[in-house]
Order: sequence, then C-alpha cells, then structure tokens
Amino acid sequence: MSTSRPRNSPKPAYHHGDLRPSLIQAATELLEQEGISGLSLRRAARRAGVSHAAPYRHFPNREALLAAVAAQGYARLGESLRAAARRGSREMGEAYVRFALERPHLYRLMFGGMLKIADHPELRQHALRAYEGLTDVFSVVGGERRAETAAAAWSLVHGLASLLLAGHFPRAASEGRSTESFVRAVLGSIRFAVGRAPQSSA
Amino acid sequence: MSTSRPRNSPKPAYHHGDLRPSLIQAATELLEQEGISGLSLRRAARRAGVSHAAPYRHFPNREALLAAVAAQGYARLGESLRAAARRGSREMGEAYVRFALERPHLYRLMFGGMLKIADHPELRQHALRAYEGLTDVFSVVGGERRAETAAAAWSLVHGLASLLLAGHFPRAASEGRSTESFVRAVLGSIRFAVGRAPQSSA
DNA sequence: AGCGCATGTTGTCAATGTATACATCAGCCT
DNA sequence: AGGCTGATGTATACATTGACAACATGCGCT
Repeated sequence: MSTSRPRNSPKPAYHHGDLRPSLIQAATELLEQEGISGLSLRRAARRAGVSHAAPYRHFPNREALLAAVAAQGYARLGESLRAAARRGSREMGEAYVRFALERPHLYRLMFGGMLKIADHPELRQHALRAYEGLTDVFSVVGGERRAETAAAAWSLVHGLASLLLAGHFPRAASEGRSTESFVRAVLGSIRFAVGRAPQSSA
Repeated sequence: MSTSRPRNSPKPAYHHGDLRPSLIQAATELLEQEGISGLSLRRAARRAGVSHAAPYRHFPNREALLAAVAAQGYARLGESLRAAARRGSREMGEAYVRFALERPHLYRLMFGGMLKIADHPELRQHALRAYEGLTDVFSVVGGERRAETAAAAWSLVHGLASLLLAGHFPRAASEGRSTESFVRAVLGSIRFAVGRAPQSSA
C-alpha cells in the first residue's frame, strides 16, 4: 500500500509519480509504529520505495515532513472535535483527550513543541481550524471573555491529555478506575466563568 | 566554569574528578542556548573537557543525561512553586507559567513527552515533589475531589504554558496586551468546583 | 609496594541529515 | 517529428551522532 505506484506498472518506473503523499503516509505509519525517534527521512524513503535523497524534492528537510504529518493530524483532530461538538461541550472535551490517548506519538508530534507552528504556515492553518471547533462551543459566552474562556478550555484538555501521556497521573487508571472516568472527573471539577467573574480566589 | 576541575590543577588530569555534575551543567547550558536538538552527548562531553565516550561511565545513554537535566528542572520548578504558594494560588499559577516561558527548552524537555517518567525513577521523584506544591494549595478542598481538582489545576497551567510556548496563541501578546495579562485573564476565567458540583454543563 | 576497579581515552561502526552532480522522463515548442 | 527544458529521482559523498569495545591511568585499599 505505502509503496504502491499510481498506475501499478509492471516495472518500477524511474519516477514514483505520487511521492509526496506516499512519503507522508509512510511517515505516518512509521510514527505510529516506532514513535518520533524512529521516524527518519531515510526510513520513510525506503518505505516509499525510493532512494534516500528523493524526499528532498518534496520537503526541504526532515522537519518539513514532520510538519506535513502533524498538519494531517490537526485535520483529523478537527474532524473529531466537530463530530463530538454536536453532543455537547463535555463530550467534546472527552473526545479531545481520547484523540490524544489513542494516537500518542502523533499527538506528541503535534504538541510536543518540536514544531514551531509559526515556521510552518500549513500547520498554522490546520491548527487554527481545529481550534475553531473548540471556540465555537463557547460562542454562547458573548463578549470579550469568550477568547479567554476558549483558551482556558483548550489549555485544560490539552494539559490533561499531555500529562496523562507523559505518565504524570500514574493513579489515573489504577484501583479499578478507568482512565475515562478519571478524565470525566477532572473535567467535571471545573467551571468556566461565563458571566462577569467575582474576584474570588482559588 | 563549565570545564573547571574541582581543584584547578595546572595540568589537565587524566581523571576529571567531578564529571557527572559537570556534564549535567554543560548539558543544561547547551539546552538553554541551542535547544534540545543541539544537545548531544558528544557536545556535552566536549564542553566538559572530556572525550566523547566518557559520559558513558556516568549515563547509560543520551536519554539518561536528558533525564538528569529534566530532574534538576523539576527541582527548580518545585522551588518556584513553593515560593509563590505563600502569595496565593493565583500567584502560583502565574509563577508556573512564567517558569515555563522563561526556560522554554528546559520546559519542553521536562514535559514534551520525550522522556517517559516511568522509565526514570529519579525523574518521577522530583516531578512528584513539584506536583505536591500544587496539590498542597488545594488542601482546603477536603475529601475525594481534591485529587481531581489538583489535577485539573495542573492541567490548566501546564496546558496554557505548553500552548503558549508552541505558539498556539499568537494574539496572546499582541495589540498592546502583555502575555502576562493574557495569562491572568485565562486563569481567571476558571472556577474550581470545590464543593459538590451541580450537573450543569459548559 | 602492589593490586584492582572506577574512570577516561582511542578507535570503530552504522545510521542519519544534507548537499552536489548526474540520470530519466514528460510535455511543450517549433 | 525532434529536441529542449524543468521536474523528479539516483548515486555519491561528508560531517555528526549514539553506541560499543579494547586499552590506559591512577586512586585507594591491603
């Protein structure tokens, strides 16, 4: 699959013919199977059936390939969120965390800070669109506080997913409790200040 | 400084004499100056004034050196949090984010998911101790909800710091607004459910 | 004094990112 | 038709790196 050529020609053609997407696909598979450190340009090239220098015709460097994979990840995340949004904001938060836990390596690539989104316009594009899925839910909160509330919501779900992935909540799924119920409990311990906020602390 | 020997002997001794901490120090400096990708075992060794294979006497592999640097980072974070805790929980949240923004590379190493804390006992130790600084503030919340509330608080500040570092809030510091005030606004848009929570959504 | 082990060094290897020069091929222009 | 040109892929080369093995050094104990 990953080494297929567009028209399954009997002899391997000199030109692959569909290399860029094939490389992204190969890189995505490598990422899922071996993690970020196992994702090298040369391995992706091998898997796509081309020489190790071929990728440079489509990506200026390794980072650009990673960015392409991450961009695709943001697209998928956005879809998941929009699908869950119909079932309520709480559901969306859980869907966000689930997405991360189901694709740990991809999520790490997207949010591990390895890629600065400012350096990759296409990344910014897809990330923004995914973020919109989150902000839309807070459209009920009129006025200037909407942006901050959405930012807090994103921070909360991203932080929770990230800390869970890194293993910072080792007791999250122990003692007969599922990770899922832990996530629900954590997200449920928060209230967003939709109106004007009193100056209370804690 | 980083290449100094314990007693500044006139001739470079065959044995460094204090290599392990020197390597951690060298690695920390490299990390701050060049980022994670610029932090190699060999460069750290060069900076410490030893041969490229010397570090293997003190660290089984590169990851172990990174873990040692990260562990020191957790220790420093814990101190910052405990110092800020005296001024209130809100102050502590801001101190957390400030710590991350002031040491972007170190923070990325600590929380970027590169190190699985389960693989490095010393890391777990220091991370837990830093986390305690956060949970202590929520000791006012009696009962079973305390753990979830603390987890939510950590998720929130970590998520915010992480997203800011990655550049996901490009407007955070634009239009004459400082990043600091953005952080305050985001953290202020949250209320923790200290008592029993009504089943309200959003 | 001499011995052993922790600590450093030198040498080596395979994998990797990247650069340069060359090969191949499709499509266009005349 | 025929040849040119640019896009795409290949071959080769090089520096850096993590890792390992064999050897050197010298501190501290007996």
